[in-house]
Amino acid sequence: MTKNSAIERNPVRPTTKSVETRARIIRGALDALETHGIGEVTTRKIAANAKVRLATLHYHFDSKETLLLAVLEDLNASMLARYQEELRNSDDFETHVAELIRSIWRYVERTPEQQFVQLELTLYALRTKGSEWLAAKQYDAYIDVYKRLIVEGRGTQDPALERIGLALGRFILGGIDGLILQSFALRDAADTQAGLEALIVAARDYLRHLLDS
Amino acid sequence: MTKNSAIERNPVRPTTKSVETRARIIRGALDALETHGIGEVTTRKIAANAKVRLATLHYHFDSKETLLLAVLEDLNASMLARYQEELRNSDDFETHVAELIRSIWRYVERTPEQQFVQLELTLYALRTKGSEWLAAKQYDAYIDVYKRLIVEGRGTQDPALERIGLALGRFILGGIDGLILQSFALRDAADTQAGLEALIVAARDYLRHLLDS
DNA sequence: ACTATTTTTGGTCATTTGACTAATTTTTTC
DNA sequence: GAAAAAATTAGTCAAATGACCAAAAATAGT
Repeated sequence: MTKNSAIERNPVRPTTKSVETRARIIRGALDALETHGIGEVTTRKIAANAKVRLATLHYHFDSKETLLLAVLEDLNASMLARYQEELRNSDDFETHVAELIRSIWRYVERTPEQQFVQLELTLYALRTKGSEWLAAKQYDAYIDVYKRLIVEGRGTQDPALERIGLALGRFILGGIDGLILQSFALRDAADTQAGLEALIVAARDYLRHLLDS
Repeated sequence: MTKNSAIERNPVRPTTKSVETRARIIRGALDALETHGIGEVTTRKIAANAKVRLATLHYHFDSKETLLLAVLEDLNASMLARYQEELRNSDDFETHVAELIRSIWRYVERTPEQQFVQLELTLYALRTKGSEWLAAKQYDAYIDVYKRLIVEGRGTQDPALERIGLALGRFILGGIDGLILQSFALRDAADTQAGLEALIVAARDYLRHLLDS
C-alpha cells in the first residue's frame, strides 16, 4: 500500500473506450466477488475476470478500495433502476403493498449471489473510514424507492401518505434484510416462504396501524 | 497457506493454562475484529491483542479460519447465555413480547461493535466452504432462545403455543437483524427508535394474527 | 496524416501474511 | 523432584498482494 498518484494520472477527457473498460472491470469485480467473496477477492482475480491487465485496472481505479466501492455504487444503481421500471398496477392499497413485497422477493430469489455481495460490500463500506456515507446513501435510496413504489398510484400526494410510505418502506426494507439473512443461514425454502408470508401480513397490519393513527 | 499438522500437535490432555490462553486468544481476536474489521484483521494483530506470540496462536488454533470460526461460536454462546438469564417476568402475553423485544434491543445498543462483528463473521462462515453449518446453528439457536423467551411464563406448553413462539421468534429475529443493518447504515437515533416501535407493534399484531388462526 | 492525449502493457517491488520448525521453558504427573 | 507432556518462543519462509513505472500502442481531434 504505497501512496497513490491518481490525480495526475486521471485523464482530462475520458474516452468512450475508457467508460467501457471501466464498466467491464466493475462487472468483472462483481463476478469475482460473487464467486470468491470479499475476503478472497484480489485485484488479479478481478483483472483476469474482466480480461484486463492488472495495470489497466489500476489505471482506472486508484485502489482496490475505490474499485470495490464503485462496485457497490453500481450495484445499488442498477438494482434501484430495476425496481423503478417495475410495478405499475393500482390495486387496493393493501394488495398493492403485498404485491410489492412479493415482487421484491422474487427479485431477491433470482439474484441471491448479488444480494450476498451487496451485503458484504455494505459492511465493507461501513468499515472503510470515510465511506460510511455510501452505506447511508444506499439505504436512503432504497427507502425512497420503496416509499415511491408504495405511494405510487394512490392518487393523492397527501403529506400524511408520504409519511406512511416512508415508515412502511423502512419497515419492509428491514424485513427483507432480515429475511435474506435467515434464508442464507438456514437454507430452508419452506421457512423462508413462511417468513415472507409473515412479512406480508405484518406489513399489511402495520399499514392499517399507520392509517389509523 | 501450507497444509496443517494440527492433529499431531494437539495435546492429549489440555491443561488449565491451555484453556485460559485459548480464551484469551479468542478474546483478543474479538477485540481485533471490533477495531479492525474482518477484512483487516491479521493473526499478528490478534496475537498482539491477546499478548501472545504468533506461534502460540498457531499452537492453539490450526489456522486463522479455525480461530475466526471459534470466535463466532464463542460469541453466539455468550450472547445466548446472556439472554437466557434475563427476563423472568410474566406479564400479559403482548406486553411480555414487547418487553422482550425492548430487552433484546437494549442489549444490541449496548454492544454495537459486537453485533457488527457477528454479522461479519456470519457472512464469513457462509462464505467458508464447510462452515455454513455454523451460521445455520447460530440462527437455529437464536430462534430457539427467542421462542423459549416468548413462550416462557405462559403456563401451558401447548404445541400450538410452541408453533406460535417459533414463528414469532423467527419474525422478531428477522426484524432485529433488519433494524441493526438500518441503524448501522443510517445512524439516525430517532429513525432507529421509530423502527423499534414499529417492530414492536408489528410483532404484537402478528402475535394476534397467529393466535387467531 | 499529424500531433496530443488517453489507454494499455509488461515487468518490478516492497510489504504483508499465514504458516511452520526446532529449540526452550513451563506445567503436570507420579 | 525427576520424567513426560504441554505450552511457549524466536526465527524463518514462500507465496500472495497491492501498487507502481516507463514505454508502447491505440485513439481522438484538427
